[in-house]
Amino acid sequence: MTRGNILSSRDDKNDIMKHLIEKAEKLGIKIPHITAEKINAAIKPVLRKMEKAGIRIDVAKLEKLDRKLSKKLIELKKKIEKLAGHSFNVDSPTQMAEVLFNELKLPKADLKKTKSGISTAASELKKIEKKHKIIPPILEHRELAKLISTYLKPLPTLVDEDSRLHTTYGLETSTGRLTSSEPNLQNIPIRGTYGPEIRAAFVASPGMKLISADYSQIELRVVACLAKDGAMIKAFQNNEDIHTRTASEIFDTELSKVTPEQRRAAKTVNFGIVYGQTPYGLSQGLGIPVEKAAEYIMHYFEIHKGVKNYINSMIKMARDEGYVETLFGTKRYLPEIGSSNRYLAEAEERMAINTPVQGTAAEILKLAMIELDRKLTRSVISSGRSPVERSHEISPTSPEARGRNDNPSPRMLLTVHDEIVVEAPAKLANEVAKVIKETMENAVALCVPVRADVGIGDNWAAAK
DNA sequence: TCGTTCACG
DNA sequence: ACGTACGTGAACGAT
Repeated sequence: MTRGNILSSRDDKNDIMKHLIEKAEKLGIKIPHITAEKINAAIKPVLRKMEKAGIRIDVAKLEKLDRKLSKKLIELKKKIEKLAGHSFNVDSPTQMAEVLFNELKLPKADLKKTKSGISTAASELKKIEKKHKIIPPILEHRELAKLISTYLKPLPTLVDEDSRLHTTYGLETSTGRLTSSEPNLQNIPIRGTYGPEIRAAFVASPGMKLISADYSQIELRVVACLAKDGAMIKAFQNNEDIHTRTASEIFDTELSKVTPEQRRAAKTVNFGIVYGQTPYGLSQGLGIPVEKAAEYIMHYFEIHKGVKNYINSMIKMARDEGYVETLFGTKRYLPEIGSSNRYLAEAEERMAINTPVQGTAAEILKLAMIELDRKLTRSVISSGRSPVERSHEISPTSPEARGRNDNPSPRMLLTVHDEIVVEAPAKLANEVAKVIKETMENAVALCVPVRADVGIGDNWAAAK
């Protein structure tokens, strides 16, 4: 699958390790001596265990919410069809566009086009929200239809005899992130009116708690180090709120005088940077003129010369070498970056900027998971007895022991890009939470502190 | 099977 | 003049 066995000899791998260590040292980062390849090999058994464990679902709760939202959905459909003057398939973008732009003659000039016509995406419909009473119910219908068809209806049918839901994790992504499928448990709603209600249906087993731990701004911390950006490094070392700091920079305001509105805008700028966002994209995101957006970005790069330099050097690297790589050596080839097709070339430029950041963050999370699994499996925090003591009885993780709820040990259940969810006996929850936090924060010694926030609760919503 | 839309980080 | 922020997976309609 890779290269011939003869070429990928052990010496060759040592060379890779040497190269990675040297690169990390130049960035002021001390990495564990391990390559991406080995990280992926080591995470596999951990993922298989998590899949097998599954997470308990409060099926009745989902079904109750389904009944409530399905009823609302019917009313919304009626309302939309009444305003349209006839019944039609509200779920069909084609028919929706016909109703809105041909029958009701709503203005379509400012809206994005798709291959098949005018876009009816929520972000586009919001632009004409004030033009007709039909838009708000359409937006609400969209939201509810999504929740019902993707989560509320399917999930209850997928639980096992213990009401547990088992996903499958995959490793084959272009940046090194994990995927989750059948069902995807990495896109369970959290925002909106009903997001928290759906998350609250992911519950701890009796006598147990869920512990959720997520990295705080891991991607921006990675940027600070990969870019060796002095201003960003200082902000993180001083434990400042990075978005407030950016706001004070781009709006030229004292830290204490940054408004919530300014902080929100700065947050968009910070994330946009990691994606290679253009002034146009930022203007869309913030609802401001392109000129203003360009000004913010320019001002940002005046202060963050390291980030500017990082962007340029990743694009150069991809052009010269044909690929970019993460801290632990996951490569992504970008063959079209020199293409005369500007669309393709610019898309790969953004990948060159984003991949090392997103991929390095993913590797850090995987390292933390591997280490945490080791600690949860072998350490005395499993019910406070030594592994030797426990080895003389039924394994605490065996189905027999779990069935009787006998000395269950803490175990990882889920992971969502910068988050780990663990289930632990209620009595051990505080102790386990500390171990998780400590493991995540020390998985790698970046040039800035790494922080993780931990919460404990009876369900996934309450654990955040 | 593809395109559109939208849920998450 | 053009299109415009990265990475995923799932549901639905159109073909």
